[in-house]
Amino acid sequence: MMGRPPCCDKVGIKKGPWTPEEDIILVSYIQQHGPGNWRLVPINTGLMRCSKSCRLRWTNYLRPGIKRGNFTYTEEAIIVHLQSLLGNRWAAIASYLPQRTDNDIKNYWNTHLKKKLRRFQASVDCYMNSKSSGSSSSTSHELLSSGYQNPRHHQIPSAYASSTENISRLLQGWMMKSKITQEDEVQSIIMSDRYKASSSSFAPPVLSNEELESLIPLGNGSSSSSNNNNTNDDNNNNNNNGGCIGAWEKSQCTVDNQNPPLFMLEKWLLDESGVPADSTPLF
DNA sequence: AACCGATTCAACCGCGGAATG
DNA sequence: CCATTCCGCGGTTGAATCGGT
Repeated sequence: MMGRPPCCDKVGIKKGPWTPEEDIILVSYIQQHGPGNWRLVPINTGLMRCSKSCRLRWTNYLRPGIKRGNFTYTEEAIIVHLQSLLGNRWAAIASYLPQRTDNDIKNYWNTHLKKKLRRFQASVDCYMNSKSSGSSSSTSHELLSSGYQNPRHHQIPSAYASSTENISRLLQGWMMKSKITQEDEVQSIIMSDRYKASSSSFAPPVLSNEELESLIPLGNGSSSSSNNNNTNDDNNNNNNNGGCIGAWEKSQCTVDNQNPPLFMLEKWLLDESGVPADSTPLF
C-alpha cells in the first residue's frame, strides 16, 4: 500500500461550536491516549468531527495550562516585539508565551494590537509633522498617551469558556503524574516532540516569566540608522542559528523613517494599560 | 424595547511541508 | 524518487455579543 492510511472520510462531519459533551469525550480520550495521532481520534471516540477539528479544539481550548482572558501589558509588549521580528508567525510567537495559543495571539493582534499600532503610527506622524513645522510643544508622551480605550478590553468570558476551563482543570497533572510544578507541566507539554514539531524550523528557548520579562527593556532610548524592514526570510535566517535574541537586540536599536522605535511603542502600550509611564521600571 | 453597526473570537479553510510505504 | 496522506500554520469567516441611538 502506498503512503499513509486514509484520513477520516468527510461524510457526516459535524461543524460549528463544540458542545460540553463533545469536549468531555475528547478530553477523556486524550487523557487515556495522550495528544497526537489525530486521525484516530474521531474514529476511536465516535466524535462526528474531523481530526483537524479535534486537534484545534484540544490545542486551543482544552489542553491544560491555557490562560484565557485579558492580555497583560507584558504579554502585549512581547507580542509586539516578536511580531516585528518574526512577522505573522503566530505559532513561533506563541512558543514564547506558553500559556497563550497561537489562535488567541493572532486574534488579539488582529483585534487590538493592530489598531493600537495604527493609532500609534498616526500619533507619531502627527508629532513628526508638528515638530518639523515647529508649531507644537507637545511631548511625545503626551502624544502617545492619546487616551484610546478599547471598550471591550475587559470583557467577561462566556459561560462555556468557564466550563472548558473546568475541564482543563480536571486534567491538571495527568500528563506528568509526578512532582513537577504546573508551570513545568505547561512547558513540558509545549516542548514535547509533538508541540516542538508544530514550530517546524523555529525552535526557541522556553523562557521563565523572569526571562520573558527581561526581554522587555523599557524606556531604552538608544537608536541607530539601521533599517527595520525585516522580511520573513530575514527572520528565518535569524532563527536558524537560534539568534532570536540577537535579532531582538538589533530591533532594540532599530528605527527608520516610517516606523517608530519599539521602545516608544512599548511605552505607549504601558500607558494604555494604565501603567504610569514614568513609574519605576518593571524590569 | 428594538434596531443596527461594530467588535470579538471560536472555528473553518486552504495550503505547504513532513511523514510514510 | 514518487504518490498519498497527515499535520500544523496562517488567513478568513460568521455567529454571538456589545454599545449607541
